[in-house]
Amino acid sequence: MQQAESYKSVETRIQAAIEVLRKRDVVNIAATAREFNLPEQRLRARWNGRLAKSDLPGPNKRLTEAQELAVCMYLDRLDAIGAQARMKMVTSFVGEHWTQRFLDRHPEYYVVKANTMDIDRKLAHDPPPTPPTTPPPPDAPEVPLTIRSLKRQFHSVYNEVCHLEGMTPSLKRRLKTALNGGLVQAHAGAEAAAEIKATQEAEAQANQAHEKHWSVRAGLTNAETVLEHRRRRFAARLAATPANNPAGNRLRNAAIKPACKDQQTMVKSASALLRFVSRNAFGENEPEPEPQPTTLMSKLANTIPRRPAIFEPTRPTLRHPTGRVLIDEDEAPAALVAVFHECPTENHLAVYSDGSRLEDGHCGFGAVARTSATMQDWCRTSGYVGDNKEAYDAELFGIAAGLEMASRSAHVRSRLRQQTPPEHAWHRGNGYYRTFARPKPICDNSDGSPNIVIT
DNA sequence: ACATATATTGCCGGGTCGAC
DNA sequence: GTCGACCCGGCAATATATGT
Repeated sequence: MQQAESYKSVETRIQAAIEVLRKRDVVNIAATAREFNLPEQRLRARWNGRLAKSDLPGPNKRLTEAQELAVCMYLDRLDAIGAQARMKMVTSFVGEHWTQRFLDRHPEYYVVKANTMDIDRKLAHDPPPTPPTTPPPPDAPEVPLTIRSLKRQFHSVYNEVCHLEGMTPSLKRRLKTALNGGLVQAHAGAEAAAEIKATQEAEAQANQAHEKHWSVRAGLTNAETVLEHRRRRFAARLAATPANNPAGNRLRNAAIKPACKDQQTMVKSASALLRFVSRNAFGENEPEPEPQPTTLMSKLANTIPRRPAIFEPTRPTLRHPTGRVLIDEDEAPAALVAVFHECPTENHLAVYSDGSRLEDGHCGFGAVARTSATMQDWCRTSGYVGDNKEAYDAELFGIAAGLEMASRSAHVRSRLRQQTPPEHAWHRGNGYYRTFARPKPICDNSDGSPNIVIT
């Protein structure tokens, strides 16, 4: 019984036959197939460019060729700016085993072990929980709270012990030395405790003043913060004002007035109040800032749970953007957009943003946008969002600030006017937002609406 | 490691065209 | 008319990627 020839050996003869055909002036495939004992149709198909099974790219690929190219370009770009992609970034989007198989297909990419994160930086992101205060055990001896009571008890003990039978002068001296030493130590400890308490109080006062200063300089995005400042000031001034003082009566009348009807009014009135305080109470003489509208930033601040935000614009110094936002006005596939974004056209708006939490606990962000695709014309913004936010929030603030900044650019508005206005485009667009820490799809793009790729 | 999905190859039968 | 080269449609086999 004749055994079926292996696919590999036939493939070897096909390669040899094709080599022979290439060298001949007159191509006769049927004759060559007979010569090499090959199926004529198969040799003809291979001669016309059909791939062998072993050379197939694979029929069931998760990403298209363009999408996989976009991944490669993204990795190259990260490498070019000195950043590193993490396995989890890719697996969360594509699949558990896809990344490893991607690395097998592309030996130019490989995994290296990252350096250990500095402990201070880690703690800045994840502050350790406050250790629970353990109450003293119920059978613990009662400790005298003051130096005076301690001294009294020492004298009482010494007098009682001195009258005991068999007490020697030597033992009396040693006992007195021990008791006096204990008193000295207790006194020193009490002084140190008082000093620590005074220092903590001074720091708390300084922080409170710093927080006020931020609010005054920044303009405000959240009414709750302003109202809290306002309540504190009213309470302090009312307490310091005599009951029959006309100014005190005016303050009391103001305090019992109903609250502002809507948040925008509250922001305006509170901002006006703080400007007044800035000029009169703190002796500052700053020019009046532009009235702060209810912006995307303030809306964003209100959507993020936890304490209210304090937003302080800063002078941006970012030169090399580390993230990007792409708004595609065309109804192109996301894959094409992802490949395309490296060179946005006049119909695209690219916003590069980044947010981070600093070691001192404060969160900040930066964003730049190219107002013209053809000219090197950039606008930029940055700011702090207070110490009550996470790095993730700062990323979002960076994106929002970048989009808002771009929407105010006359150049951007004019060149995108024929398309969808940007403030509408990014509200109805689809997108993914990334950070190194938390890549997450925020909606699918099955309805064919424009894409926002935020990476 | 195994099961599944799927695009492509490999093969077969049949048809067309040109040279002899 | 015969023969060889080439082409086409349909079906089974298969290699690869992916999911479990």
